[in-house]
Amino acid sequence: MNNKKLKLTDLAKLAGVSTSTVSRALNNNPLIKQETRDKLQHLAKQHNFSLNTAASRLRSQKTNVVAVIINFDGDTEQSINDPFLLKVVGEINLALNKQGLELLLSNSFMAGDDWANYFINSRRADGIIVVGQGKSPINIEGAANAGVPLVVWGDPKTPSNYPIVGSDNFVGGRIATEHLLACGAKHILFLGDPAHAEIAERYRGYLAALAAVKAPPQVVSIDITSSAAYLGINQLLVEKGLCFDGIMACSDMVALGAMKALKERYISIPNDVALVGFDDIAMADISHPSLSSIRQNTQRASVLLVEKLLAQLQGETAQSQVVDIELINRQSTKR
Amino acid sequence: MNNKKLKLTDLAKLAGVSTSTVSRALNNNPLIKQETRDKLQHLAKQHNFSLNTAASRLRSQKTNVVAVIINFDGDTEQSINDPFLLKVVGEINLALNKQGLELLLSNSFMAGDDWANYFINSRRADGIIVVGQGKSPINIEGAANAGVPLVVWGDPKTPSNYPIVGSDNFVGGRIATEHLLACGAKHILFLGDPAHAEIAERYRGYLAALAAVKAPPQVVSIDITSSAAYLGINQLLVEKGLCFDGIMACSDMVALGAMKALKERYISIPNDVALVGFDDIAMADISHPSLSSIRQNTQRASVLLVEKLLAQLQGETAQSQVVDIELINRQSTKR
DNA sequence: GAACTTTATGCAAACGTTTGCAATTCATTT
DNA sequence: AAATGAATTGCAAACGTTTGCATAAAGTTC
Repeated sequence: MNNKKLKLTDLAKLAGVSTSTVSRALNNNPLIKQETRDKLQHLAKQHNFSLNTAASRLRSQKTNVVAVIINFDGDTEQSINDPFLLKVVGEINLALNKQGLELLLSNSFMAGDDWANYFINSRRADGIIVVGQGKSPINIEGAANAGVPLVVWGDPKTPSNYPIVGSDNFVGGRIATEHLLACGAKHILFLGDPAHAEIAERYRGYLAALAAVKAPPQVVSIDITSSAAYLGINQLLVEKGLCFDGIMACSDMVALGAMKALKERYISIPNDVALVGFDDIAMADISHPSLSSIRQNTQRASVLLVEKLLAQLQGETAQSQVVDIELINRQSTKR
Repeated sequence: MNNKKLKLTDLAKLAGVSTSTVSRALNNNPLIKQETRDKLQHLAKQHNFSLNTAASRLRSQKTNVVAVIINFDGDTEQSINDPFLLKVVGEINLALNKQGLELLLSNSFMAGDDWANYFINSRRADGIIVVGQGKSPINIEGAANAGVPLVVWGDPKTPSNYPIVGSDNFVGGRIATEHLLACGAKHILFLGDPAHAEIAERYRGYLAALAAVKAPPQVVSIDITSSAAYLGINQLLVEKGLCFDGIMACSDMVALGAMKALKERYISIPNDVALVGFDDIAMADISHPSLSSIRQNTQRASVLLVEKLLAQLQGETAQSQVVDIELINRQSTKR
């Protein structure tokens, strides 16, 4: 940081070559002789040179930036504090970085409704990753129809003209429920909000598992937060008493909220009520009793999301894809 | 999205004015008559126009982007999964958006060591917000010395030539410990890693509170993760038995890990051991027993961080600032 | 009504890269 | 030795804004 910001021209003068050569050398363009490339790259490093990305983006029409939109529903309390969504963002960040892409973090407040315009036409980013389908796909569809490179974390089985990557929620819901049945549970509650695409699939899996053994379903529809779960279970217990012996929760946070309500009433987990969550967040392992859960492979999903976005950036098309899930068996279902 | 991307020139032609007028009108420049401004802004909206930010940034030398760096220590497991750090990022995002700034999410892997170069010289961002001081301030100091607009979430009492915003960790540690003493605890453990700046302050507060009543301190130094806490407490119990009746944990995650170890051994919380955490993450309220904690006002801190960054962007200087904390009294300390 | 402000708009030159094409050098073939 | 082709490098025109300065129009003062 001696005096002035170096530009490509300055570097060229220093090396006695043209700016085009320097530009190509720094971009590792094979047009330039390897020897020259090495020399110039070394010179750049030595002088602590860095490209002006604004100029580069203007000229090349590429930003190497991906916008990540956390797509909350307006009317839910599921928020920026949701550990699972944030974990997904973290993994996406890593996956993007590995491809040399940067992450512009955004939310619906900033981006408004016309994502194509705000991010792509304005050259803020080359593509969009949406985390969460929300209840209404209108913004996503709008962007996709405008031809924006776009991928979504959500339920891959949702019909769409854009690729969705996500877990096999149906199977997740089914094996979670089967696991509860195997633990001897007869009356298994579904705790969550089937209005969400992903949760709807988990619910379908739950129903399928119950139907196979002709067990009765019972759904407690709540906002997908731990406090709503706590209140919901409390209320159910007050009104109907302990009318269930298993809970399939649509997320770990929800499961933990339910767990608190049960523990406060000295209902034993897993003896009186067995409990399975979804997501396998860090707290699942730390809670006491530890919480059985369906682990979503966020790392693999993030890599896939980025791959599919990259494919679209190169003009190819990409399909929705299901990522395998896994039951993590812990104390909350040990009998 | 009928055919081609509109540029400022096109819009000017459409309106029968010069591009300079359109540019100024869209930027709400008072040089332009209000009436003209309204007309042009309306026209822009109608035609779904959006500025090319690359061109704009190149010409104006401003990006309206702030880089947020999550500053992990290389050797700790405290990671992108840490709910508290992510909560801070979320709050910063909100605070930035409110000022019309965008958030470029980054980590040390992408940014390398020379932050000034990577973010500022390259015109990726106008300023930097660092979340977490890490154990070594070398990267931060390098950037600050290079004259980069920079603010840090961390311990405000650390001497520095850049503004640090954070909680009053000393007071937090002190009142947490005093609260444990008031609960009747005689042998209070400090659980955490005093090598961290923030935690060191909490530790000092802990020592001060104990010194005031001539109680003996005892520190269990662990990596600040829930699993390290679990293992640490387990090991201590195996080796020395229940040699304490209170724990001041350096974070909620750590406290929850410790809680699990205690519960597994049927050590009653709060009767045998009282427990206070730090951060007041969502789980503190949901755990059973619920966890008393020191709440950090992340929202206020985020607003301050952004304000101080903005001040620097306008050439002013800004000072470190302490944000008040608050004890949240829950079951883990009720006797 | 001339001289002078004030207000509103336009002209044209940047900002710092990338890239198609032309030009040069060098090695290879006839 | 000339001709051809391949490998390197340079020239100069973009990319789409913003902004200092000049100009034009309108309002004010004497």
